[in-house]
Amino acid sequence: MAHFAYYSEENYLKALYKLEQKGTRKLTNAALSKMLDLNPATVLEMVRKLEARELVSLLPDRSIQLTNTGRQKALVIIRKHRLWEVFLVDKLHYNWNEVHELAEQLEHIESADLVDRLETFLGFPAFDPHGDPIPDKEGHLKVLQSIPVTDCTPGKNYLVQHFAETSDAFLDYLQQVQVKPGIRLQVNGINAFDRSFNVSVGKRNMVISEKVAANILVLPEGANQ
Amino acid sequence: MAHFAYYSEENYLKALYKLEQKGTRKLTNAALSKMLDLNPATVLEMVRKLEARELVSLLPDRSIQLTNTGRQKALVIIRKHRLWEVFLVDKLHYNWNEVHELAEQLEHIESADLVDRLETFLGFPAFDPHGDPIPDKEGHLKVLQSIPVTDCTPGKNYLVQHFAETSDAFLDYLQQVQVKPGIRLQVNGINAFDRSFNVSVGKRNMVISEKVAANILVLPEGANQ
DNA sequence: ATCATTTATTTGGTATCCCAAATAAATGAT
DNA sequence: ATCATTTATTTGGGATACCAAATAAATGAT
Repeated sequence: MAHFAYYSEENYLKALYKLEQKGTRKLTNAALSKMLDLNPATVLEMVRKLEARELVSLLPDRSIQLTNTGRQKALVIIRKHRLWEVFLVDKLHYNWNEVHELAEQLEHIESADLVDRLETFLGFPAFDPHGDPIPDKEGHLKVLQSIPVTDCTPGKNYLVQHFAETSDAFLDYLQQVQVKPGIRLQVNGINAFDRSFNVSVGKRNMVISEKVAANILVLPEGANQ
Repeated sequence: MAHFAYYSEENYLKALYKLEQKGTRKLTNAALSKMLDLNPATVLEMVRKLEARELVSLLPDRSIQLTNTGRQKALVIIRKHRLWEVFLVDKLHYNWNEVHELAEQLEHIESADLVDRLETFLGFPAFDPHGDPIPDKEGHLKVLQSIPVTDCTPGKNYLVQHFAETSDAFLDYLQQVQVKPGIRLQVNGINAFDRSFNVSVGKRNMVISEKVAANILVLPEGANQ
């Protein structure tokens, strides 16, 4: 365990990914320096190291491009960051706006499976407290075609995929009514009065509030993946 | 937020504290080098920095001594380490022997209150999964005179201090029966047949198993702290 | 007290990651 | 196209934290 675990590398990759996502077509040294609040000389030096590690490519027009490996590494860090944020908010009751700095530190903890266990412990949240999606184990941010139960077509079969809300209260509720990822769900009807939903979950029929329905995300059964 | 948060300093202080606890009377450069598995030259250099920071004193006989500040800092780190270990074992279901390396990383997360929140979340465990006591918020490792309920004198009043076991199952049980730190407890009698305990907790009477009794640690009411 | 061994210290390096200031190259506005 | 501005790059440093090898000092065994 090298005393120094490329803490910086991870920050550079994350920043590059964020710039990429923001739609910046040409990732420049200047943009990266500004984002990381570092001297351009520092950034250039580091970017060259990243190139040697095959995490970025330096194109002929001197723009910086994440390689697939680099992008995947970035996504793994973002996964860690977001899962830790969920932990801080849901379990340690931080406010969603207080957790960023802490997650910045926690995301660098290196372990083969700590974050996977954390994910299980948290109930496989799909989104972090800011509503950003959490990449999966392999670092894929599949833009899942999951929809809230509120958008389901009555009579059609769905599979519960994940949950938009991950508070203790909601997770307790879900456990109580035995709703968890993978279970079959069908909307039978909506009560016009309070907009509550009559649903079949597994083999049981139950009524859930609109709020609950909005936070259960499902996938049409048979959808690819 | 300096990019580098004296990660090493904390390791040195912790190592010195451990040597101190082991009863080593003279903390030498050699002993510290061996414990940290670092070159003596490195250690000497670092120890001098620690002296400049007033965390250790270098005595005339060249032995190294933690200052009060240094010792307290060490205890704060040990507190963090042990609380994270409890988290990893109780919540993420690691085996007690798998958590050390991870806790070595997590203990360096710096935050004014993260670990205090973690402590609350974990139910104020008194010991880490290895059975070592967890220092309090101020870094005091008060050798508390708390005793298990199994050692209580029947009829005498006690206050629940903390718990030896911190598994989910046990904590769930405690919450169910509303036993938490600070509540008054009295042993009314012991059932000879199964060694279960008749106790008063707060205003209620209940029966707890010997196993539960052994894991509830109490302080005689009125004991000085 | 002497000699060998152990411990402490000095010296000259290394790696990571950062900076300021100078220079070179590219870009953009007229 | 020219000049000013913005970028990129080079150069020379700095801090932290580590090492190996040489030297000095202390310790211990006889």
